[in-house]
Amino acid sequence: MPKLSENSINKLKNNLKEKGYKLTPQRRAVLDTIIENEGNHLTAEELYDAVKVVCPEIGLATVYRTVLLLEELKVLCKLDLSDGCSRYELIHEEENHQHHHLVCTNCGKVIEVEGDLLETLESTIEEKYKFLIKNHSVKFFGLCSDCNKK
Amino acid sequence: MPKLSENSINKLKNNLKEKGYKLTPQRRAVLDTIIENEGNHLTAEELYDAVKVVCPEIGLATVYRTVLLLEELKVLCKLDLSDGCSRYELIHEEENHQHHHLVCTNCGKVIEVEGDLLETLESTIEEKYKFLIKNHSVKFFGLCSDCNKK
DNA sequence: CTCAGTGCAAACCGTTTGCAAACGT
DNA sequence: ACGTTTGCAAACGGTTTGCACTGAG
Repeated sequence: MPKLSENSINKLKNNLKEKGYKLTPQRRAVLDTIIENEGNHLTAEELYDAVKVVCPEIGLATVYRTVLLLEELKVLCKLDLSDGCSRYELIHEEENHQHHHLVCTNCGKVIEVEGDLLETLESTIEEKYKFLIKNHSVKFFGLCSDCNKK
Repeated sequence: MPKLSENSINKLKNNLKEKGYKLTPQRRAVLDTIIENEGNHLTAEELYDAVKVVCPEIGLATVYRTVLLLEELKVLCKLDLSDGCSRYELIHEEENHQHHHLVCTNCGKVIEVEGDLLETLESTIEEKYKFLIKNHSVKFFGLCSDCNKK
């Protein structure tokens, strides 16, 4: 945890400095909390509650503003799981596109699918529709292994 | 146009009757408008404006309620193009899943991709994650052929 | 005649914004 | 000191809901 977090904080610091932004305790706290909760797909509200533990004076608006900033800096990306609120997850520099998500419609579990496995489909589409694909959003809805057993 | 619309209206009538619902002029008008605008991906607000031409007393709330009902009846499905509002499109009975959409991030054009071409990926996922896929939401963001030329 | 359906306005809820005060550099 | 960033509260925009009235079956 400390290694990953330190790396990210340093990268963030440089990113911010480059654009004339400041590294405030609030921004640090938001990033730390997201790192600690990797894989949890926190909403802004959940993130706010978690950040408040460490930084009680923070306002919800600051969380929204920070998350927006981190999105611009390509540190985070917004995730829509079709439940009416946005969630945020870390971007891993190895991945060129967003990965896919499996959403269990019974228990709500969200499983991440590594790799994107869409190269073939994407090149078919680029060819056929002359459409240059920059990113995608791919979600599968259904039953996870636990819910399917019963 | 009349053939398709009449078929749909009759089907709807039966669907409604089965569940004890009524076929009101408002519901007729909403369905008619959606049929007339196939491929246009209307938002609730746009649908409301279009329906008002034919049925001026209708309220926006009724449009929302109707669209919800038609979704339950599997006549429509809700579409999220990541622009902050829901859109609605007719379900064609031939298709087992929702088709895909290409969204141009420059001009906003939305292109529909026929066929789903995801069978391979889906069976890989079902195998690997023991996840039973019921539906998917697949969007590609990028530049359409017009915007890519310039 | 009855109860489902309607129109209206108010409530909702996640998110954004305006502003004066506070703080990082 | 300067200008960015913050917290607060109010505004926003799409959607939902409560209620008395209306109209389809």
